Amino acid sequence: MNWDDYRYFLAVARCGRLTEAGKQLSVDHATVGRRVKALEASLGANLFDRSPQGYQLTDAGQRLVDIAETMETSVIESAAEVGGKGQVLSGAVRIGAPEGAAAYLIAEAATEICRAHPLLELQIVALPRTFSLSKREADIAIAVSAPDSGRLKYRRIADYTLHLYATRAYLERHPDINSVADLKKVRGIGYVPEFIYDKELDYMPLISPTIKPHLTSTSVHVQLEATLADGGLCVLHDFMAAQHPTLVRVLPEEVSFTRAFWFIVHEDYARLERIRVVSEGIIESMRKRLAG
Amino acid sequence: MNWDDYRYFLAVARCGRLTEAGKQLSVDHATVGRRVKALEASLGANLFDRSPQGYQLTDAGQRLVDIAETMETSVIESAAEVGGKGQVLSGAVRIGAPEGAAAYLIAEAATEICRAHPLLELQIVALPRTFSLSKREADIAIAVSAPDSGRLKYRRIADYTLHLYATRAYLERHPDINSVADLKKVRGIGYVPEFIYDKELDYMPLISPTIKPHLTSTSVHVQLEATLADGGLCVLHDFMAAQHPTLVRVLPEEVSFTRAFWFIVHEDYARLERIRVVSEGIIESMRKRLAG
DNA sequence: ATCGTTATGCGCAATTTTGCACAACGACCA
DNA sequence: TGGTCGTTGTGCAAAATTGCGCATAACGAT
Repeated sequence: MNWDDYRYFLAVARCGRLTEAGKQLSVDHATVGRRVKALEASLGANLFDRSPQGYQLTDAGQRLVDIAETMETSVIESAAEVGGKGQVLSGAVRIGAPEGAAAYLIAEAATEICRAHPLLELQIVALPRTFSLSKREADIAIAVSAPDSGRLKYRRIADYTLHLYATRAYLERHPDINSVADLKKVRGIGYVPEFIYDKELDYMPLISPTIKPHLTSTSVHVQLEATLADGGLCVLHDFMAAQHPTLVRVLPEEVSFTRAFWFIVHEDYARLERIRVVSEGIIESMRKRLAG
Repeated sequence: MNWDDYRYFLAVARCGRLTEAGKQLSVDHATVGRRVKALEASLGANLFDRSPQGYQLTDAGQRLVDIAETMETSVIESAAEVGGKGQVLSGAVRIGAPEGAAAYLIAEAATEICRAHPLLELQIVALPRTFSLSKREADIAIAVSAPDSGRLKYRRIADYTLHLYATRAYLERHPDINSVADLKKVRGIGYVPEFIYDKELDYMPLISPTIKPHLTSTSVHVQLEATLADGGLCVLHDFMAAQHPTLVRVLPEEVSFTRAFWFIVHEDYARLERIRVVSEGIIESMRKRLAG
């Protein structure tokens, strides 16, 4: 019997593949396979259906996930409970965030935190999708809406506003934009519809049901760069647009959105010293920047 | 990080010594020491005060015990939850019991259980003291009183009776025993007072406050053998005395005790298949024998 | 239909972990 | 006070574990 096998099991259950689990655990996939097999032997039960597509949990395996997760909770709690008071912070903290926030709000805060805690390793994962904190894809998440499920703690960081932007040059070439109705005639830049992972990001229908962007991207940076290259009109975060003097707001009275960033952390991690330090730093920094 | 280190930690915390923990885990004490040291390093905290007298938990270690125990609960639960339905029972079950019950009531039941489940290993620990199921000194305990603490499940197995016995030969040589008062004049056999681990076993003061046995032992078997050797009068379990035709009851009306055996199992273990099988077998067998 | 990709499983060499012998230290007893 | 017992801690050889390369099988694209 080896309690560590439960850790390997959990990784495979979450990844669905030996190879990926091995990568996550920093061991060879063969090792992961052997440990899982050992656990199955010790419990006398099949935990996975194996196939070239990966490892699929059996019913028994599914039930074991809950159990292994309470073990994981204990392990994390132990670090918070007895973990090195007063000693230098170390370890990795992975932050999942929308790219806009990641680049314009979090990057600098992260830099400062790293400077203050040299042994702390920060990973900022800026992907255009939500993160599963339950599956431990990230330790901390910044999102545009509050979560509704799981053992998660969350709080509102701050509101932010978005407006329609274009370059001064573009607007000079299209002087006939005076109302929302006129927007249908011009080029719009926006998200690729099927990649809108949060309904809070779906601005276009809110401007007008018939409007459709002509240039779309999953990345707000691409949208920004396209806009800066006189590519058209685009709904952008004010905190991003403020950095670029060539951008001006279009119909700021008629088109204006207010959204909020939410801070989310798994209950288990909330008490960890290094998570707390990073959380506080990022929230404080984001609030300062979004207020100013 | 290695979850298995928590298992080593827990053993040391319970034993208080590397050597004993190693024995319990079937590994060398050096290994135990190394694993504990690794856990301390990974948590960045001192868990034990080390001395040539053993390992003493620090405050941090004390707090970690609770956490490690919930992990242990999870591991045990996992065996019950997904554990091999339908497959051959195996593993060890350790039963703590008073020696009298162990030899005269449990031994035979255990033999049958072993025959029915060849891979099952039964350990009957018959020691003149109570067992700490919480410290996992045994999986199942038979006791003469119900427990009052801990996460334990228990139920009354059956009542049993005790009487005062002596051999026919001894009584013929001492015909003048007609009342409780006469008992002070003759030789008594009983427990060594300071080894009476449960007040339910302290029969002598109940017969008469002034009575004192002349030959005492921590073992009921020694008491029985002494009685059989015409050593005197002794309070014996009826189920034991019944096996020996030379024994007769003395003052059966005046001196008669009724006690009960209790079955105790740790909550965590109660659901385990092999524990259930052994429990049922022993309880059923004990009830049959105590009724007949 | 075939090829390329990606997955698991197995045998062998390298590394890590473990067990053993011994030293050091304090407690207890005569 | 000196000897014995039981404990922890360390160096070194053996054993178990791990990583790597290759074989094999299934799926999707061309």
